[in-house]
Amino acid sequence: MIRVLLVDDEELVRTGLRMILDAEPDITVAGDAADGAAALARLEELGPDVVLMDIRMPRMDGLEATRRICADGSGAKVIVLTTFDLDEHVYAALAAGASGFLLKDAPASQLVHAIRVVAGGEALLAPSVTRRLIARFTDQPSTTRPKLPTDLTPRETEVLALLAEGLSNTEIAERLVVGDATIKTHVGRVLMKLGVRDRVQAVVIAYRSGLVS
Amino acid sequence: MIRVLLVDDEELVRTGLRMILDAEPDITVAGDAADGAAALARLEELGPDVVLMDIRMPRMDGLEATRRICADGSGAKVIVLTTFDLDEHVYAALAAGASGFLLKDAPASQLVHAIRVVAGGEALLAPSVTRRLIARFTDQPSTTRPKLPTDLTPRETEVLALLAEGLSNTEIAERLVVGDATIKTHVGRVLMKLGVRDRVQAVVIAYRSGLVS
DNA sequence: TCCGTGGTCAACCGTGCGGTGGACGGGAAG
DNA sequence: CTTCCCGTCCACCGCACGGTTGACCACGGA
Repeated sequence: MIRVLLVDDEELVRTGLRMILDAEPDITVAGDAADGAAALARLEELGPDVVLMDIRMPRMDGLEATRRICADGSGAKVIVLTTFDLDEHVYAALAAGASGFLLKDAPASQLVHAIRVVAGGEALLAPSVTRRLIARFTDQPSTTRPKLPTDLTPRETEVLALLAEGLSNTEIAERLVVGDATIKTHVGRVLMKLGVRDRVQAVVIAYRSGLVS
Repeated sequence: MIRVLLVDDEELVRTGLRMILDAEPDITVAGDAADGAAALARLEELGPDVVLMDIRMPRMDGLEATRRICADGSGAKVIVLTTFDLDEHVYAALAAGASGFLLKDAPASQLVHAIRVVAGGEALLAPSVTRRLIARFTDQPSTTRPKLPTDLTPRETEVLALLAEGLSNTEIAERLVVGDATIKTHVGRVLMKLGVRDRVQAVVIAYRSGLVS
């Protein structure tokens, strides 16, 4: 039996959710709360497996409440429910520790499925949210990337990586067991190939391109 | 009507998927292929909306095929199907441009649901994959961070940010409309407070701490 | 009121860095 | 075999950078 805590400031929403969930044989609504502070207060008492959390609420909003619930050791999982899937809400919710993110216009079947999945320790996001998360995941390497030129030789790439560790020419020379004149040559070629003025700008490119992180 | 292309080296799997999908009224299997190269060859001819792609295949594997399909302008969406949800597979598939990632033991209902979602331009991952993606998304800002000391004054932080853009002292001075002696002072204090030797190492900390990205 | 802090500026000096131009050897491609 | 690329190394020069010391002013709290 999956115990659920409903958190939403609108009475009507709580009632609707309760009707949907109580119709399921393996789900029971353990209780509800009208804001984040009340949710935290009822958490220990009720010991729910899953918390359905609205974001916009008076007193303490859903994000702060989510943060606290995930921080304490209760093990309760949080699904954030919201009307609009604004970017900042999504990222903030995930950063706060939410295991799920659904829109309020999601079909009931999706909601109960999400509750079962989350109770099982996995995570589930609304499809549009998933798309955005993937975009962010793959964009970081693609859009941000100033496309580090591949005509860097292996040795030059190696030197660039050490450059990006903050090492001086002599330190790099010691690390690679060569003379420091050699490193000066490599660094010079790296700067030329990257089209930058000094080692600082080379390091910037190294980080932005994902060569190091 | 959603047109699907099946790509899997095992005849039995293709047949099974075809039976599942043809039973749906709004989905039709446009064709199939036994490896990545064959899939690419049939892509233009068939013009599918969604490609169901296995990873392990002879000749050209599913990841490389996914990369190429997503790179050309056909607009076909790719769902990667695999038996094991190894980390490297997941990230590689998403990086290659896949819109979905499902395990082969997923129920048929989840598969057809995923096809409809992906055909609609959204994305859908297996729950366990979603959990991992979120973990990676939220871990990166927490573990990597060397905690940039907060005793930097606002102005010093501003200078550090410009340092991390690769600007020289004089350029920063022009940008902030102050003398370059001032910037030298600020830079010096930043180096001291960060406990580093030169501006390069300061930039490294700026990136690793997330002050810039 | 006084003092601490943050921001601004100055002069000096040593040095690591970047630019230029060259040299040598080895391996791969032609 | 010759050519080209890569990695290694050298010398010279100019300069931006980093370290040091000291100074002034505005603001806000003790």
